[in-house]
Amino acid sequence: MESLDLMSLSQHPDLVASAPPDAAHPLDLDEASTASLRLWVILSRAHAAIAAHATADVARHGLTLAEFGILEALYHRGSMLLGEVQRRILVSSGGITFLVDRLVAKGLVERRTCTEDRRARYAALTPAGTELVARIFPQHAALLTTVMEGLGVDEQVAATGMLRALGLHAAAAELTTHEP
Amino acid sequence: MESLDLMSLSQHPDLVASAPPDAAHPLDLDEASTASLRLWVILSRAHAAIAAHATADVARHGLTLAEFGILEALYHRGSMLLGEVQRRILVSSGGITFLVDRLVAKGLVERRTCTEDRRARYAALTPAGTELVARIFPQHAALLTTVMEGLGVDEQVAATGMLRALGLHAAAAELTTHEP
DNA sequence: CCTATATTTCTCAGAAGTGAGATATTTTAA
DNA sequence: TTAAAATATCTCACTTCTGAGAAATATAGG
Repeated sequence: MESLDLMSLSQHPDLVASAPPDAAHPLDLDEASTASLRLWVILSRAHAAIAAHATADVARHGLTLAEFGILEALYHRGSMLLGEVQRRILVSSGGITFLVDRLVAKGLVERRTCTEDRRARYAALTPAGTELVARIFPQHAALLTTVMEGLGVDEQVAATGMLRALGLHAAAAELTTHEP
Repeated sequence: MESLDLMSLSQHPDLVASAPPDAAHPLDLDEASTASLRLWVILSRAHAAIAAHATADVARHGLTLAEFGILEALYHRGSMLLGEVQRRILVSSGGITFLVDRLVAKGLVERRTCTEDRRARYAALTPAGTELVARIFPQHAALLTTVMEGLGVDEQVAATGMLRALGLHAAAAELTTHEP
């Protein structure tokens, strides 16, 4: 008498036609897509790991990274129109109002009217804001320099060049993505 | 009669001792810090530009990037414990519960009990979730491949290697930063 | 001059996720 | 065995920010 062959039976096409929903689906992509997806994942993780340090550092002074970005921009470039700051730190229009409101409430920033364009307003550091940035920026720069020591200076410069090309291409494609 | 020299007067040390708070402060850093800060800024901008594309793409299907990350992980690796998913997509403990709740509500994911550890739960794709990922992942991969074309494949591989070293160092330093 | 369009900031409802603590279970060590 | 510590998930109040639309002003074309 022929024994039941359970192994073969369980692999009969009719019985495995629909794979169980929790099975792993192997990733099968061409070389270019594999390199792109891998770069995207590693870039995201590197960004998150570094951002965690930067966030924790500025949080010691009661600031978010976005707030610190505004203070640093105003310190190193002087007072700027809100729209300029917004584009520089990559935040929404509502976001820049909210962030500057908070910095004003903390006494670090003040709004100033713009005489050439009465819709627009400048953001400028108060003396307290200037003093805060002067005090904490060097520490923050030193921390980031340490965090970035996974690469030597030459490699950092090379990586910066590549990421600039990557970012410029991605930003340029920002609008051409949506075909009609 | 000697005229008042307003220019010289306005530059007298006593009068310029405290610079106006909206003046630009030149950035004076050593080579290593300059390279580190520049890399951090360019890395952030590249990440933001690429993330904008990825976010817009998955939003067409009513998903956030974090939700898509969960679906993609479950699709390519099979069902996983919530804690595994959490570490993989870099979200808080509250966040993973919230995200999986939402995917369950959409009928894309289901929770399953873990018999070996009754505290833990698996997340697994439902048939609808499996079908959705099978349908949209190839499009998403193709979009990212296009967005990443600012670098050739060889450069992407080189950049990935550098970012991996950068991310690993930053992640390893995650705990040693806070000295007692 | 007038109208239409664009630009700049602000308002506000709500999306998205955080993080501290609660609960249930497991592991470790006495 | 039992108590203490660790782990996995969940709860919920709260923070941060987004995006659509409003209001004010500016600019361009007839």
